[in-house]
Amino acid sequence: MNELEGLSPDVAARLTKARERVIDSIGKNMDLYGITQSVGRMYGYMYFHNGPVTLDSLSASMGMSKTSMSNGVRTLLDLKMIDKVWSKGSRKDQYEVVPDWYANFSDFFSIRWRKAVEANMSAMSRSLREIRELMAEAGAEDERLQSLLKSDEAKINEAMKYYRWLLRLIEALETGKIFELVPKEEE
Amino acid sequence: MNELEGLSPDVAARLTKARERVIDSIGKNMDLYGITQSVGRMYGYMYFHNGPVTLDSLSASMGMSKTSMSNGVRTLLDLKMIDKVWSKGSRKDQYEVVPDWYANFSDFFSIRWRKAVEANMSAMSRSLREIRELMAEAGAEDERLQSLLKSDEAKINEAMKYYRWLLRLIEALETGKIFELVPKEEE
DNA sequence: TCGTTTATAAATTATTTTCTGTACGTTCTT
DNA sequence: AAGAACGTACAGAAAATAATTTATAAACGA
Repeated sequence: MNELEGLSPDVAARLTKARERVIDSIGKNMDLYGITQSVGRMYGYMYFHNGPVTLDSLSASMGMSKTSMSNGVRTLLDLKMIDKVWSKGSRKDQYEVVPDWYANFSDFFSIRWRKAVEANMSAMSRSLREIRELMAEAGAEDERLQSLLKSDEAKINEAMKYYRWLLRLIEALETGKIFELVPKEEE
Repeated sequence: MNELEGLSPDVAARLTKARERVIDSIGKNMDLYGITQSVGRMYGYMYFHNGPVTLDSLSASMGMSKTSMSNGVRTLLDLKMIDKVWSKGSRKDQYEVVPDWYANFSDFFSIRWRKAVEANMSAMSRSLREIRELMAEAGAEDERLQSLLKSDEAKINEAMKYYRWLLRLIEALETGKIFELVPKEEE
């Protein structure tokens, strides 16, 4: 809060309160990104801080241990929501937010969804193959088994179709094609 | 597993294994929907089960308490991933999956995202108003304060722009307009 | 090279979430 | 009306997750 130094106490308090409200809300809703509330608040704090922050300054303003800050910073780095920046003269690592929320959004969901889709498609492909083997081995005379297999096959095919759609959606996010359908605002 | 009754043990085992692989994968990846792995497995089981299931049958096949099944069923109902169906002759409640995964997807993310966006926009609007009050009160002579307020204002405006974009994306999901950009496969 | 400062790893503690067993209210059957 | 079957609320046990403290490693300056 160094930058509020020297303001009238009333003004400083009111600005802090205004910021705090937003930081709090961001913190609460960051669970969309699978992030803990305290890491979310940390991000909110960094968002409003002008210029990069250090682990120590984070620790001080969050009232939490430096180790926790170290962990939190790592998760935000992994999500590409913040960057480590180099700053002359300081031995401490410095961090600041990546302000492109559109990219944050796309990156996060692309990665998560893709991971899930790929895992499920892989399992389903494997099982589909086995089910078809069973169909071939069984022969047409075993009607009950054949219809059972047929129904499983159909379910998997249906799911695969959906996953292929989701992959296309992910691609639209990754390539930015999504902005053709849902454009950003004009400047 | 009643429906596998009467099959050769070898065939039954192989089919079970094929299903189990998929159920397992679904269960593991259901955390995208904020769902516990065991509830995810429950869903997977229901997905492959032909016809509706009861709490008792779920309990038996999952090897978990009936209370857990009751809770799990409720969360899946809330997410509209399963429906309670009526079935003549049985006093037990019966459930089956809603097979429209596109709708599941849209519903879930629309609701989640909308909730977060609305909360954050509301907090930001309030704070933006207060910041503008401060700007007006301060007068132009206090340059340092004005530039501080200006920078906060800009950050909030930037965020709001992003949220309006996200709202439009949510709308595209809700109305199905998303399928214009990313169409489902032809039949 | 040695002492300092910074960042992270490992172990511990605290908190939250998930699961189970019991108990209770409701609905159906007789 | 009594008894049985069913679903769920509740409280506590078990498991998983988050945060802290302590200890170690890496980077830097003298």
